[in-house]
Amino acid sequence: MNHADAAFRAASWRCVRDELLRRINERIWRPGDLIPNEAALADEFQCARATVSRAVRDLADKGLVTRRRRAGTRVALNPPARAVFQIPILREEVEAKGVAHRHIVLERALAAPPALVRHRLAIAHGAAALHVATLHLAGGAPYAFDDRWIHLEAAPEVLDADFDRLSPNEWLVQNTPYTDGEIALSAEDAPERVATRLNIAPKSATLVLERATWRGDTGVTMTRISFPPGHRIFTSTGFRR
Amino acid sequence: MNHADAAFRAASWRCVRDELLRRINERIWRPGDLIPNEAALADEFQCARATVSRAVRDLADKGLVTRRRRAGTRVALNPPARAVFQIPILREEVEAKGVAHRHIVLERALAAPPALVRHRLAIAHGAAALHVATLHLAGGAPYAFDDRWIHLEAAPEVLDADFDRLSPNEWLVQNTPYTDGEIALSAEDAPERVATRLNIAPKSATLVLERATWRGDTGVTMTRISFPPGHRIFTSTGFRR
DNA sequence: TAGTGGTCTAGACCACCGC
DNA sequence: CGGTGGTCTAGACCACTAG
Repeated sequence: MNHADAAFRAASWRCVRDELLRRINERIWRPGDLIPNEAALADEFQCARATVSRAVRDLADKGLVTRRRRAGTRVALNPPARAVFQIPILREEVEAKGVAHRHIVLERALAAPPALVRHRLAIAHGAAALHVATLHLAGGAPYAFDDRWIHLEAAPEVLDADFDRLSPNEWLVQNTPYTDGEIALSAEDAPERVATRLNIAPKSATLVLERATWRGDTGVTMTRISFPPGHRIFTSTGFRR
Repeated sequence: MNHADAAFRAASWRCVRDELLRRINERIWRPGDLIPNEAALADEFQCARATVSRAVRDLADKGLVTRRRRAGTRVALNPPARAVFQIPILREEVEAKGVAHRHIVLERALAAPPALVRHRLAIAHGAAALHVATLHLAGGAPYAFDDRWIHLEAAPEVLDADFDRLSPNEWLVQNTPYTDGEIALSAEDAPERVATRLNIAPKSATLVLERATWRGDTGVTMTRISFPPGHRIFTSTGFRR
């Protein structure tokens, strides 16, 4: 007897979730309130506890409720606004706008990385790393400037990589798996070197996306991608629902 | 007979997931490869299909594999880098650094919002909205400048709100539920007005976080938060695992 | 220690959609 | 058509922890 009510049968756990969500949004359950336990909800909705569990877990994953064993489930006090940004391959980002993408490798050299890079990527002291600077163009106009260090120990094959077809970014994503990553965003006055590449006035406000990836404990790559003034990064989806 | 092997018993679905993850990271299953179906994996791991399902679903949620009904599950070609940023309450962000937070409401007035705001928040033509400018201080130094419009129809009580204790940001989060939101990040040369507030040189590069929230189809608030040069926004967690 | 969420199981039906 | 993932169920045991 899996359905006492056709409305719930057709719906599944999403239906339960949406109803719980409604009660939260309409303040029927106010922030801080304890909501009924899974067994009670399962009883109310005439479904298995696993179904309720999945619904509530979904809300918990979104940060709308907090759960603790024994203590029960409460409506979150300050529903955290999580923003999920897609960090796309630049080529795909540009082409998604219907504009032709092209990249130019401006620099490519083995060199000793700066101390900061060396430490974060766990590169041995004195060891060389690959430094690559790439300009990405959208319809002929500068779109982003990618300044990157690659740890040879993590990606030795990169020495033979052909960056004509695949940009360093793409090559790494496709050839070097990573297990961890970190991203930081900031605004910076464009230094001369970057301003020249992006063809903007020196000291213009650029959006800088710094990204580092690791495979286990070994750093793979660190990059700074600078976008010209006016560039925006959007949340891929609404950050709550 | 729920456990043929103690190693899996102790672990649960995370254990299965981690093993699948290992095979992906170590290129045992390469990008584009079809992985065994749920029944086969359940058989291999000596567990219920639901357990495998949960493990694989977790990877799918992270974008590491793609699933389609009849077609099976494949290792993703371009594992998308999703970056999850916490967009915290400024007070909490500052206090988390161990610094005292204070805010000052610099402007507070009813006015006709600019067309762009009016349209996005679905404010009736000619209707007034509440405009509030707030400066947030960390240890006495300017930390962020919040320039905000609030839709009165969505939050009429805001007229009586006391912004001395709670900043407009906090007040809204605690008093006005929303169902959708959008965030954009960009870099901008600080206009005179913002530069003065933040006590920085005009045209310095500021990081601008624009945020809009809706409750159903009705806009609630739109805000532009400007951070002085040097400010960084980090991913809250590694963006893959 | 008792009640909560967390997880697992075995089995079932269904929706989708490549073949 | 048939195989895949998606979901649900009823029941069970366990881990955690508030009271």
